[in-house]
Amino acid sequence: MEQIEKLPERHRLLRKLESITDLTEAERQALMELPVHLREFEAGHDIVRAGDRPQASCLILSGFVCRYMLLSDGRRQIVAFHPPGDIPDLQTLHLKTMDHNVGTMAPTTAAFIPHEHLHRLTQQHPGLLHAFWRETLIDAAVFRAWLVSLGRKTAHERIAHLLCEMAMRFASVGLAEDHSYQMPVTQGDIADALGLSNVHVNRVLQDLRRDELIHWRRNTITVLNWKALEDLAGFDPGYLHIRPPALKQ
Amino acid sequence: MEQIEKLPERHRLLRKLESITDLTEAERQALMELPVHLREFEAGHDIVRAGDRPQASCLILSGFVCRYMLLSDGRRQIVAFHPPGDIPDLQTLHLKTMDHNVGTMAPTTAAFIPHEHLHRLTQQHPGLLHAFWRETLIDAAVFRAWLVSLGRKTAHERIAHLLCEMAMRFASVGLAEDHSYQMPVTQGDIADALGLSNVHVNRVLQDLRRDELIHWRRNTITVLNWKALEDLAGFDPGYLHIRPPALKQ
DNA sequence: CGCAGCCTTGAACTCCGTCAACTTCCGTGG
DNA sequence: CCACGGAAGTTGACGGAGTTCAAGGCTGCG
Repeated sequence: MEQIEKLPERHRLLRKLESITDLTEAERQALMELPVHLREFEAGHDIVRAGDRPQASCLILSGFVCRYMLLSDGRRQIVAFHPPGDIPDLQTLHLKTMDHNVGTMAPTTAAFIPHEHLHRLTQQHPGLLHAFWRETLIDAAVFRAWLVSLGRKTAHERIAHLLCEMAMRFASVGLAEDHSYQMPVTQGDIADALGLSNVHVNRVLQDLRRDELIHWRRNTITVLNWKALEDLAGFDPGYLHIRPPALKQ
Repeated sequence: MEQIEKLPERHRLLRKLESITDLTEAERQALMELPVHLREFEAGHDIVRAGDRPQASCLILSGFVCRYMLLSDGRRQIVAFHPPGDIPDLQTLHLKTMDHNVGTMAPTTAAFIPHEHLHRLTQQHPGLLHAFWRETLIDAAVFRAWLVSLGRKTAHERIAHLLCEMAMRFASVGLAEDHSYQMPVTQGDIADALGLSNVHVNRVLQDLRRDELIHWRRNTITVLNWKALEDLAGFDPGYLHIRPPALKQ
């Protein structure tokens, strides 16, 4: 099921970019005129694989994806989660060969934007070039925050930090209400993201629920006590470089 | 001790950029004409601190620096090492506020390049803009590789991986010979980079020396058995995106 | 209503951390 | 040239956060 058309649900991409940068009206217009290939994927499908040399980058319109790497013996490390509005393989604009995989964690709609169009767009609108560059830099800032988690934080702190981060990122694109958001991941996925075992993730989550820091039912996560969770995590949202107006709505 | 002049030792920056991208003669020329502020630092000095909003980025000419973050209780996580030729805070071009520190691990000479000059340079030479963007993307690829290490690798694998990575990166700028390079770090620094304790790093290094995988004397690291170290680490240099010619010399 | 994937629980184990002492190394100054 | 001091490397004993293994329970979907 593939079609070529203009960006639908454009508000999500605009919202994402406007949460991290300023856009002019001309830039908004140009983004909306982008021709894209729309594709739908089931949960558990690899959109891009390590070793691929994609000619297009994929904008997530709905659903949820992760980026992950596999070791030869099957160990898996998830290195990033991406809510709608993100472009998880934007880097392929300048790093031609993928060194990791992008996989869906839920039914997902993606808009593939050919690199040639992105290059033309950024030539005509230097502001957008800086916005995209900035997005890849924030990506890297998130990696650094995860490194601190995996390297120097306890299991409780790591999980609390991930839940805080995802709350902020969902909120910045308008997908969270009352500290509640939909994140379709299993406890095993959390374990592979945070360098833990699924058994231990389970036990820590029970602690967090018992202490009434969070509520987790199906895919819906609700932060019940933001202050306590933030303190536990040592969470400081500065690294996300989200502009304040994006969070007030 | 501060002076304004053109880039000295320019071959190191050029070498770095040419190890990851193609440059035209005009671009080489423009890089050599860049006006910079030269500064020297002792070991253990912070060049940039979290919260700073620098107006210039620093190119490392000689010495060795790391990027690190501190938790409120003193725990430290080193998130990157940078040999000469690197620009550790290149990201401040588009992320104005630093979310981590850049500190020297040895006496270091840095060339500060004002952002306004970098912006002018990249306007006149789009090839250089792509080269710099590409450098920040490779930076992020290294973060991902570290995430896999910290999340899913044993202490032996982590240390082996770091030694392989640094060997490649020193070699790519001409600072390694016969799998031997100078890296001025303590075992405690390695521990803070890999999420281990200094005691455990010490024991693992003893294993690696006993098995004759490496030799480490003062600051000089020599890889004695590259194949074995690479296998132990699960090291695949693809993520560094170094162009093959850069490694043959 | 049955199955498959996920969650949950318990018990045993281990890798790695912590603590504390000791040694080696090297730069400095007498 | 040697004595000194501090930082880094080394060692052993002990403890704990988190893993592994294995079994059982839940739940949502076909």
